[in-house]
Amino acid sequence: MALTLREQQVKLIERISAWLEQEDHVQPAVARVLALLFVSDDPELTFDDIRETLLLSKSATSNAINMLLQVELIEYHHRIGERKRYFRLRIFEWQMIYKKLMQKRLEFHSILREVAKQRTQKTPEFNQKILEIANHMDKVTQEMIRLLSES
Amino acid sequence: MALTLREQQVKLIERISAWLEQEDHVQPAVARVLALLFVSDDPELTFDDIRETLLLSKSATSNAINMLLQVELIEYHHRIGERKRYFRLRIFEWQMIYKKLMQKRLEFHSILREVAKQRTQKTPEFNQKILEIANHMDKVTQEMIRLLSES
DNA sequence: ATTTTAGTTCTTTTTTTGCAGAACTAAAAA
DNA sequence: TTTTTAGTTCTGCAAAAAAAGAACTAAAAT
Repeated sequence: MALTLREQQVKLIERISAWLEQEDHVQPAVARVLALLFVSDDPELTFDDIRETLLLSKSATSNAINMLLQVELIEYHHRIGERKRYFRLRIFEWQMIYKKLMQKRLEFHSILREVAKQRTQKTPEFNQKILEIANHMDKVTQEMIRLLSES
Repeated sequence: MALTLREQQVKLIERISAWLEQEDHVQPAVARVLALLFVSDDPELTFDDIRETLLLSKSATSNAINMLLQVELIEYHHRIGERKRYFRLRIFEWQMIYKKLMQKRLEFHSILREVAKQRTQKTPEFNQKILEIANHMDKVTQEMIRLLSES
C-alpha cells in the first residue's frame, strides 16, 4: 500500500525535484524518486512503496531506480527472509558525488588544451589565453577535488 | 559566405558540443555556436558567419546567440562603420561562470536543511545526518567559491 | 522614398523524451 | 508442479523540445 504523505512532504518533494530537474537536468520521475527517499518517514522504501506513492508505472519506476543505482545515488539491501529490495539514499558519500562532477570538468579542460594546440597559429595571443585559462581552471578544480578528499 | 573549416576544426566542434550537451545539457545549436567560437580561425564572428557555417536557420541562430548572451558566455561589439555585430567568447571571466554553478549548489543545501527540519522526529539520527551533510557540503562549497574569488 | 541589412518573432514541422501498458522472466513459495 | 512475487523489457504514444521557414521590423543605405 502507498505511503500517505503529509502536505509538507509533498511540497518538499516538489521543491527537491524541481531543483534537480532544472539545475541538474534529472528526469522528472528520477527526481521524484530521489526526493521521496529524502522526505519519507521511513528512510528505506521498496519498489512498490515508491511506485504506489508516486503513482508511477512499473516501467517508469524500474527505470528511475536503475538510473539512481547506476549513478550510485541510492543503494539497496535485503531484509532477512524477504525477497524485495529496500532502497535508500547514498548521499552520505556526497564527496564522491561532487568529485565526479569535478572530474567531468577536467575533461573539458583537456578539450580546451587540445583546442589551443590545434588552432591556427595566426592568433597566438588568443591561443595562449585559451591555454592559460584551461590550465588555471584545471588547477583550481584539482584544488577543489583535494578539498573534497579532506572532508 | 560561410567559413571553411578544416577537418580537425569540425572534429573539435563535435567534441566540445558533445561534452556541453551531455554534461551541461546545453542544447545542440547553442553548444555548436559556442564551440565554433572556440575553434574558428577568427575569434570574432558575425550572425551570418555562424548561421552559414553551422547550417542553421536564422531563428535557431538568433535563439542560440541570445541564450549565450544572456548567460554571459559571449558578448558582441561593433566595428566602426559596420552595422552587424561581431560575437566573441567571454570565457575569460570563467571564474564567474564557475561561481554561478556553485551558488546553485548552495540553494540545494538550503532545501536539504529544510528537509532535516521538517522530517518526522522519529528518525533523529537520519535527520541529523542530513543536516550535517547539508552543512558540510555548504562549507566546502563556500570554500570553493572563495578559492575562485582569489583566482 | 524605397531598398537593403541585420536581425526578431510567430507559426509549423520534426525530433526526442518520458512514460504507460502489456508481455515477459527468473526465483521463490505454495 | 503451478502460482506468486518482484521485478525487467518491449512497443507505442503523447507531450515537450528543437529547429525550420516565413512573415515581420527598425535602422541605415541608396
